[in-house]
Amino acid sequence: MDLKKELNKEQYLAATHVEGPLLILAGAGSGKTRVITYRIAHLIRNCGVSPYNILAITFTNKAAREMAERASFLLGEENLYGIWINTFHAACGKILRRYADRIGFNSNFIIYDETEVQVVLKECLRRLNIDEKYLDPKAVRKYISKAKDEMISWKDFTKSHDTYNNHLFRMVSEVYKMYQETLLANNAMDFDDMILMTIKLFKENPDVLDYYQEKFKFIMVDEYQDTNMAQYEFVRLLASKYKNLCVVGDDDQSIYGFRGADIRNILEFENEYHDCKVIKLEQNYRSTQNILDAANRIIKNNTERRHKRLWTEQGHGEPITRYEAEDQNDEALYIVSAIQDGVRKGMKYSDFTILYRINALSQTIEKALTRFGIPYRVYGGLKFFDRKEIKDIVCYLRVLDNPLDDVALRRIINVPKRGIGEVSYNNAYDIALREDTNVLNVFLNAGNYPELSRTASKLSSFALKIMDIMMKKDTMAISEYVKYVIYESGMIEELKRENTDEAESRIENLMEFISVANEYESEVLESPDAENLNNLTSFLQNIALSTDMDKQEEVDADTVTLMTIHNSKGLEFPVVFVIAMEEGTFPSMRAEMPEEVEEERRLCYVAITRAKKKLYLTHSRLRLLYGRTNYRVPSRFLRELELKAEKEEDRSEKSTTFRTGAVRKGAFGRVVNSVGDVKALNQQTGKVDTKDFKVGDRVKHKKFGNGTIVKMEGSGDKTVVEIQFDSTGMKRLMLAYAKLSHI
DNA sequence: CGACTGGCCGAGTTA
DNA sequence: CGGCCAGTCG
Repeated sequence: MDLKKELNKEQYLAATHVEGPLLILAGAGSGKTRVITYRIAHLIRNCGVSPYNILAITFTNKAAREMAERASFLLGEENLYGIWINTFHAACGKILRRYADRIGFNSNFIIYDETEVQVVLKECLRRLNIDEKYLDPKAVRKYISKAKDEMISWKDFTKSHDTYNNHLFRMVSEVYKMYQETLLANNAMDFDDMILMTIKLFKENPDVLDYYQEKFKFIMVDEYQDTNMAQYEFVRLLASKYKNLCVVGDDDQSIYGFRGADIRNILEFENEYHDCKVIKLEQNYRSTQNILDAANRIIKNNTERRHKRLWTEQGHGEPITRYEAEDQNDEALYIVSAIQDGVRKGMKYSDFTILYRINALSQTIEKALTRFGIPYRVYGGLKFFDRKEIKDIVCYLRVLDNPLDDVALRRIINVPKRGIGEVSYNNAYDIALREDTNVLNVFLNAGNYPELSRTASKLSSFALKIMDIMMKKDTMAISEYVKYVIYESGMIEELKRENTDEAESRIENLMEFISVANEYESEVLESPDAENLNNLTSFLQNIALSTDMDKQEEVDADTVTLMTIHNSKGLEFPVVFVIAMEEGTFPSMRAEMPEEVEEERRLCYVAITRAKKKLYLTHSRLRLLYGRTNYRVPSRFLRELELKAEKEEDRSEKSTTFRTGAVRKGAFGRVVNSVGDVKALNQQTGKVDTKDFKVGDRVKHKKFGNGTIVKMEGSGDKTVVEIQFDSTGMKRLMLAYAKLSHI
């Protein structure tokens, strides 16, 4: 391992910085992970630091796994034994598991996902007699989430808002309080709590904090720009003693503001740690100069950032292609043709990736890829762990691990169908609250309660069944037990009886879940991390913190990849298509404030910098989305990139495959409909002024300047036009009064 | 109790 | 256009 030879000057300086705070501003593709892993190797091999004293934190399991793999490639796995390379949540989970009792939890606490959080919130609203129509559970969730990101407890929430005079805040704070009490009673936490509870643990137990400060003498945090206040505080507490804190990040790639990431954490790192060293990594090893130029050009439109300029020693490479499609089908066909073209020239399907701002956009592309027999894989759409049958089996395991887990119990109570419903459950739940016991216990003794008499025998036999399966818990390995539960629960039998394709695929998924358990077992056995446990509790926690992105993919799969831009962060691909570069989608219409638009721009920057060799940006004049076809205005980002649209080039030369009548008809079918609608509308009105304008027209307004008509509603004098103005954005105007003129 | 249906509303990114 | 929920009927 020759650091000088294998790293550039800045990378070398960063990797060999040992003591004191260090901020690495790592541009996209600048070898960030390389620096971190070399730094780990340097600490251990050249500085005599024990792996036991190192904590490396990432945001995703995938990043953690990659870092661990690369570090063990440098050092050998045996020399990493005891190191913590984990996500924030996994690291906190491990700490909490050990000291759960100090903060009133049991060590087999469970982590609720968003769906379960919703269930609990609805339950709270019900118990507080608040109508869901009056206070939307989703809105409450937003308030609570935001509060937690900022480390505001329900007590603080009550103090920080005027809950005496503001009815809304009073209600939210009551729900927040009951929500936390319910979580505690169920021995459960949500994602945010894992960080918050760890902070609480540290603050209330100096001995514990001191232990971990001593243990983690060297701390590294990846993707630091994505940290929220709570994560910042967690790191600050741990690092405050030795201050050997190395954070790596790129303010230009901060795209998680919506989940509380605070870009100030990285921008103000130097103020917090004033003796810190700052190193910028600007040399890019991923992309061509053309791609980097585009990235630099777009990001310089942001004001809240540290100056950085990516460069490469590679050549300029291929120019960036902007394609303006007629409609979404045309866009899809363009992409299909480019892929077919590339494959014909010897490229692999896996060289191509299609990125989009919103999941809904994958639909059309998927259809086109399917029609032309191009293999593809979608990341993030319907998630494995979100599938009904997977959630069911997970809930079974949760109840078996922790009989107090009422939320899980509620879910499996009627899986498979056994004639127990909402009413029985709610009755039992109320009894359990009244008698200060748990629901399963009430089930067991259902015969004693008159309000449960109707279903008493079903309830108690279900409870007995659960107890029965629970007895076997510690007698077999995880995967074996998972299999046992799947069959013993009766889920398989029920699905087999259904005898449909869908049931068939559900069974397959359950079998796949057994392999997940298998995989977990072998991972635990091989792990250099000494504190992993081979038990149900830790398996469940592992599952709770898993996403589809983490599932090990067959490496040889030669498929096109589809994913959201958010999911693509940290990855790279030879050829990238960024689709639907249109106002309202990208940037999102929800980004109204300047800082929100800046985040969208950073998202665009992330998308562009994923490409290694070739970048395509596509947009469409018309798009069918959410059931309606609308005229679309090219994204302002395209203007900022100063790219000229590729004209309807002679694609027939490129590919003859898709110039088929059927496809063309499909492409035009929807367009004709939409234009037809506008025409019909114009004919109805009979008014000259309405007829003069139609969707897609370029118009001039006295005050707002030039723009494009995007939508027209109503008729005659009441016609309302929506116009996307070039400089002032979207406006709704009454056509009769707008005094528009054609350009 | 639960399956089915019609209507309504929403439609963004995620560990 | 699709998912979810409430209401109805078996």
